[in-house]
Amino acid sequence: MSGANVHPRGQNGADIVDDVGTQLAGSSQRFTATRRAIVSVLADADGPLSIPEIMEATDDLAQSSVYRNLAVLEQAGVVTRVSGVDDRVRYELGEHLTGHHHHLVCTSCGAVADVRIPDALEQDLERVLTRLAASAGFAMEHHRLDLLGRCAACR
Amino acid sequence: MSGANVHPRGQNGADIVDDVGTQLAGSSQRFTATRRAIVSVLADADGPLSIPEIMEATDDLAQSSVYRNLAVLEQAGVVTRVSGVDDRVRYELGEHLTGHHHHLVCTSCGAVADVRIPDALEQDLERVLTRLAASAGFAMEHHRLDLLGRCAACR
DNA sequence: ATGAGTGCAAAGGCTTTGCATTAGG
DNA sequence: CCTAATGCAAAGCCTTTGCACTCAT
Repeated sequence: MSGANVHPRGQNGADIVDDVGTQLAGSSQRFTATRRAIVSVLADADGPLSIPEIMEATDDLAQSSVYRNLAVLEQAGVVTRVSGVDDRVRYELGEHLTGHHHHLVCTSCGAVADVRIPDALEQDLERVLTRLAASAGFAMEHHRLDLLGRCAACR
Repeated sequence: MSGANVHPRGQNGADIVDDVGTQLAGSSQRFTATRRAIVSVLADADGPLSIPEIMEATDDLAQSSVYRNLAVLEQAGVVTRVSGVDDRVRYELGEHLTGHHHHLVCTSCGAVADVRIPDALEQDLERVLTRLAASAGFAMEHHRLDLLGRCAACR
């Protein structure tokens, strides 16, 4: 939530916004004020945000612009869709910007927070999953691991 | 997809349907033909099904009945909502009926198939996640692990 | 018998689309 | 300049709800 939120790759919100500008330029997409605002809000969040949350945090953006820009940003690989426990769609910055992580999902209020697991386990996991996928004829691209339960606020 | 699909707890579709009958009775919910049909379809599937898939497989059920019954079954703990990569909601039988498992999610066609990981890894995972959750003030209830990639049909 | 379940159709809510206007490169 | 992006409002689509009828216990 804080503007000083530090990401594991060592980038702060401003750095991330710069990176995205470069990335969008590469996809021949413009980096408009609206996109900047959305990225900036996501960069400052400590977990994926729902569209209402994004709209509230950006203020004065047409809904359609938010939807359209999230689609563009997703297409360009800047943001990723995340599913929680409610059917509400959430978005976060791509892991190339924030680093690989997982989620704490509250089954009571639906909030989602980022969490990282120890490297050793992450590597075990990746190794086993890769084998598993191969034996199922499945071309794994990545994995998704969520902890479901009650957040500190809902306990 | 096959009616002879065998579940890890060693129950076949028919056994599961019986169990659900008992479970529903315990929740003072009737076990109607519609509910039987839905449970039976889910028991025979090899992964979570979307609502269109359920309707197609049951045939001749009103949409509203499917929605309402899935809600009842979810409430009673018989079925669980699963999220794939599309925003389409999917349902599967609860793990007390099917055993603990994870999902192969195809990023191309959206299909979801069940998969199990080795016990050893599962236990490591559970142990680490429990500690992790505790240190984040989060009361973990369970975890969710998906492999995302391209299924055999979409490679 | 009697309250829950069902089907049909209408209402709801989130998401997408069309179109004229504005602004980025 | 010239095309893409924006805002507003209308249209779509999946899901939920209301209501009269039927069925399970």
